[in-house]
This record gives sequence, structure tokens and C-alpha cells, in this order.
Amino acid sequence: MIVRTPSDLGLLMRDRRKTLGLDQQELAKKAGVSRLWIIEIEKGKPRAEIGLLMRTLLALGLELDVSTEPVVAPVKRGARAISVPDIDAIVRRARVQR
Amino acid sequence: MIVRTPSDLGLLMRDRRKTLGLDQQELAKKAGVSRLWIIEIEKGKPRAEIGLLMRTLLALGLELDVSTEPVVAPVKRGARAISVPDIDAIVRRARVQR
DNA sequence: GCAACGAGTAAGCGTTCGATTACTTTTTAC
DNA sequence: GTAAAAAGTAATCGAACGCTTACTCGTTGC
Repeated sequence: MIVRTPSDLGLLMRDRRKTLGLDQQELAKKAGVSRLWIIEIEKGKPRAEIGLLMRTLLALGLELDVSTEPVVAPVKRGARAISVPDIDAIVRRARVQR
Repeated sequence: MIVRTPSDLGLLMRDRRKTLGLDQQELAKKAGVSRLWIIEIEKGKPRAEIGLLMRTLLALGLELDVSTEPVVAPVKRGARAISVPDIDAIVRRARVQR
């Protein structure tokens, strides 16, 4: 599953934890983090540390894959032009004031 | 590319940045982070925030995919048993004292 | 040479982190 | 319903964050 925001990630992790039949306490222990941290990451905390995140993904048997965004699909003859995503605008929207 | 540690990530990001012909300053501006932060993430900083990370990946045109780890491949007849990875041990090793 | 540029280091600062502990609310099972 | 387990909230505290600014190295080009 493609993950674009911390919330995406939190939902995914909660899902996976349940699939594995773990409660927050068990996962926290496995990953070496506090239970509170699990609660917050599952809620989509944007300022969590990536180190803890990776350990937790590992503990969940989840794999992190980074790839270049797929090239825009070839346009069918006669189709309207495909709007190329404006990365700058997306980042601007993703930005959160602190 | 499968990413297991913050260092993996840093190297990957640096690579991608160069591929795009961006310097640290330009990327920092695009992603809305400081140049110093770019320096540190490229060095594999484990305590960086995932929110900033995701914004930066976006700015680099990189996509984050999370998937369940592939099931162990079927064993060839006569082959020695495949050692199932001990997730707990891996996490233990990945843990950094702070 | 040396100017210009990219990259890295250092110090200072206000903010937030994550662990711990204790308590409350919600969910699950009988 | 009610007891137990799981999930969530609250408060404290030392440590580290990320930003800014300024300075130092190396390269590269003239």
C-alpha cells in the first residue's frame, strides 16, 4: 500500500497489529517502544522518529519499499491531456504549521 | 528498494537528489525543511520526524510503499530447512541505546 | 591565485519528543 | 451486569529536535 501521510501509516500499522492478534502492549515490547508511542503513531503522529518507526514496522513484519513515482501512463490518442501532478503544490499542502 | 534502516533511507535520498540535479538548498526549499535537516537525514539520522521525511520524499518524487514481508520461498526437496527470520532478534539488534 | 559554489560543522534557542506512572474510558467475555 | 483486559488520557521531565546564523573546508572554473 502506498503511504503518503503519517495517518496512512498509522491506520496501516493498527490494521496489521490486529491481523497479527497483538495488543498495543505486546507490540510495544516487541518493538522496544512505549505503549503510549504506539497509541500516538496509530493516530498518525507526524513528528514521530523514523528510527522507532522502522523498528516497529520490523516487529510487525512490514516492509518499507521506496521507489520513484511511476511515470505518467501513455495518453490514448484523442484523450485529454493528463495533468502532471504539481509536486510543489502537494508538498505545500502537506506542510503543517507547528 | 527495500529500506530497513535510516541509513538506507539517507543514501537513497541523496542518490535521488543527485539524479534530479538538485543541491541540498534547493531540495530543502522544495520540501520546506532546513538545509541542515537535509544534511542530517542523508547521514541517516534515526530521530528525524516522519512528517518532514514524507514531505521530502514527495519533493523527490519518491513513493513509499508498505507491504507485508514476503512469505518464505518453498523449500526444494532435499534442501536444508530454511531458517525463518527471528523478528525479535532483528529488532533487538536494530535497537539503539540513546 | 582566488572567487564562487556545494557541502559540512558549531552554537544558541524555543519546542516537542518519548518514557514513565497513574488514572479513566471502552471493549470483550462470561 | 460486571469483571477483566485493552485502549486512551494526563502530567512530569530530561533529552533531542529542527531552525537560524555564521563559519570552515573542498572543488571547480576563470
